[in-house]
Amino acid sequence: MKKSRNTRQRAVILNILRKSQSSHPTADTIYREARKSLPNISLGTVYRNLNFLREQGLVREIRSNGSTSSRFEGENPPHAHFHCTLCNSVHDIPLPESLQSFNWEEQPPISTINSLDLHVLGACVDCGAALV
Amino acid sequence: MKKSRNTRQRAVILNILRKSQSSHPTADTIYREARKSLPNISLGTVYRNLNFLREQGLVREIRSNGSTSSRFEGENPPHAHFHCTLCNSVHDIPLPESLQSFNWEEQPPISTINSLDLHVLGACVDCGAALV
DNA sequence: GTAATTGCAAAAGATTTGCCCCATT
DNA sequence: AATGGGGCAAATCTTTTGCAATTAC
Repeated sequence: MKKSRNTRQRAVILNILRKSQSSHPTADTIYREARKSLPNISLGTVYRNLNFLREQGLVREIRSNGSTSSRFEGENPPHAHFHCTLCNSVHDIPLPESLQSFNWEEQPPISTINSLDLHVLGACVDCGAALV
Repeated sequence: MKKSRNTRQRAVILNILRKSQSSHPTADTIYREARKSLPNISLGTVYRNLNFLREQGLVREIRSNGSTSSRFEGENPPHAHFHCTLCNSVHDIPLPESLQSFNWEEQPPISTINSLDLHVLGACVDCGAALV
């Protein structure tokens, strides 16, 4: 494990993500939130820390059709993401059990797998109702 | 359906994607390929047409952890994507049947779904072998 | 004291857009 | 002839990076 320091900036960012139950904030949203307690924090620092925390496995990056910029979340049990393409919200949904027990390694050309990202795009109940 | 013209540029781009069985090119790769037959085509035109073709449902955009820029593919049967994080290649793999028959609509807060994007990240057989 | 980390600003990379001209219909 | 679409370049947006100053250890 490479040497690292426990800075206030890093702690604040991790904390924001730990509290963000399912808001899946972008780097910029995290930046604006962090500024409330650290008015001088820079966007570059936010990005650097997000990358650091991702490498440590403490936060997860979510890049997908459905939004232009990356979103982030604190590490929590495996789950999938549902993106409402009408209101641009992102929700955690259970990862179907069948996917976790699936034998990926026998699927050519896969050798080993690190992660599964499942994104479901559609309309959420609120937006679906509003369409009627 | 909104009015549109059948330009040489648009045809070339669609053709590149139809032929690209599983190379999943980026906009820039498509641009360089298109220049072989249309030396004056611009990158802006490539992007405009990719967006147009995507809206028409003729091509699919692939945005995911695993690559910084969007990749594209011609429309073909539902499948998932496997990204080798070592050589940055992307391969089509079958979409597990269990996902297609899954009853998403009863999973709150989903109302209706449009698409499923499944990305499996890991090492491909070639890279896995090279690690030994 | 040393080196990791910050803030700032500039740079880089990806994608979009305004404008004027050209080509498809 | 009408106007959708193209080329070019500038603009925008997201993310990264170089550097000098700061701070955790």
